Amino acid sequence: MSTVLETPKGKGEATRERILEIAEAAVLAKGFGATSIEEVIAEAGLTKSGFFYHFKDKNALAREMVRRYVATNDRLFDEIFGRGQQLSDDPLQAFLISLKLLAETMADLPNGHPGCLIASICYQERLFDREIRDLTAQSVRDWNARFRTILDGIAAVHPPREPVDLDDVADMLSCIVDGAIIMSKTLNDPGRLERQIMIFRSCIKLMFAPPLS
Amino acid sequence: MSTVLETPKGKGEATRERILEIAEAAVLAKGFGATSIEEVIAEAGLTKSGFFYHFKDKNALAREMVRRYVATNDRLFDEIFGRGQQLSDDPLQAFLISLKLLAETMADLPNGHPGCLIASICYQERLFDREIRDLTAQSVRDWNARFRTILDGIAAVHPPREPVDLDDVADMLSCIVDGAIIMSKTLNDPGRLERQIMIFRSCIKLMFAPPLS
DNA sequence: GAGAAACCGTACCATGAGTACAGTTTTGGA
DNA sequence: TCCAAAACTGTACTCATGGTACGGTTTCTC
Repeated sequence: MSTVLETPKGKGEATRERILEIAEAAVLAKGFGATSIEEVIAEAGLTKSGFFYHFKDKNALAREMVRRYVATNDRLFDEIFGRGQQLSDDPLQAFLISLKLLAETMADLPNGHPGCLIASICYQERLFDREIRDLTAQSVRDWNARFRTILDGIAAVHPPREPVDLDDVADMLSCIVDGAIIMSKTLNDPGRLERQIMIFRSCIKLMFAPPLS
Repeated sequence: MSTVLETPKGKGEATRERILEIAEAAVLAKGFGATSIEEVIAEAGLTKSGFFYHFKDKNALAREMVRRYVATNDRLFDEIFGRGQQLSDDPLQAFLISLKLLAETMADLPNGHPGCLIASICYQERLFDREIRDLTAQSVRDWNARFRTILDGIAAVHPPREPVDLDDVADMLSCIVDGAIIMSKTLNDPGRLERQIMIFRSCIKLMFAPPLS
């Protein structure tokens, strides 16, 4: 936090990070329940004892995975929506720019989006304790609130053409992204995520942009 | 097929159906990997031998679950979008009516939408064989094509205000629904699914309906 | 009443989560 | 340089679950 680079951590921290990264990839491909600790430690190159030195149990692993995922996503959103605000003073234009940036970022992922951890957990809710479910719920609420704030700024300048609930429009972005990730993965067509974000962008234009001519 | 009622099946068929129903609920709550055959047979009231008499292995169970899920969904869509066409000759109005019906149907589910089996499988792809993944992919393609056909009919009468790719708009519905199901479940707020379908409906209106006045 | 369909019972194997605990290496700081 | 804490390794269990094998029993249907 105090330096631009990551604060230097001990060797253990690096191992933890490696475990979390491997585990996340496995969970997104097979689900938490079907991800064995054995395969994670095999890929990470350490023993079962080593794993349990870092994580009390599988649930502790899940908790840290979610924290990591949420933090990474928060940083990405900070960057993308901050950049949009830098590039235009008009809140609508800024948002449209950010959405384009988001679409490009998703399109640039080498093998397509690996998946949304929150969605993965949602479809295995019974496997997790209350703390983890609260964590996922709160992160979704935070993201929705972030988008809602942006929309408030837009609506103040550009009154919507049709009466729409801004909370619902804010929710819509997360829904589109999560749904498009699923469609991309199911159809094995990574491009669909980018296109869905762009079509959402068109909807925003239709809602707030003044009609041409 | 030949009669209005389900063709009468043997007793075994009823058991199969019961197993599939219980298994589907369990899979949507905990994921396929974490759903044990033991708990399914316990709830169904039969033994492990009985289970394996009906299904070769867990993958065969998954295959039949998907078939069942897709068939049920197809029937629902047939009904809802057929009903819309009955109620208006204008393709746009018919679609808007159908979307309203869809939203109401989702709102009427007693404990909220139980979850999308295709999404659940998508987040555990490695657990399933090619046949199952092909099945889920094909069903998504079919649904998208269905919506695309409807949109073609609309665009022929009501040219879109803004250039939009109709394939993307068609995809959008599935994405919204899948994403909204996840949000509903994660936030434990079933109402969000209905509202997202209605906001999608607003977007359709904005795209195709002529501006008022 | 015979044969097929729809099961039950039992025994068994392999895998993976998780526990326990003692021992070993590595690392950073006084 | 040495010492203590951190970061592991190794072994040896328990328990639950998926899955196999196979023979026996009930129940339905023609």
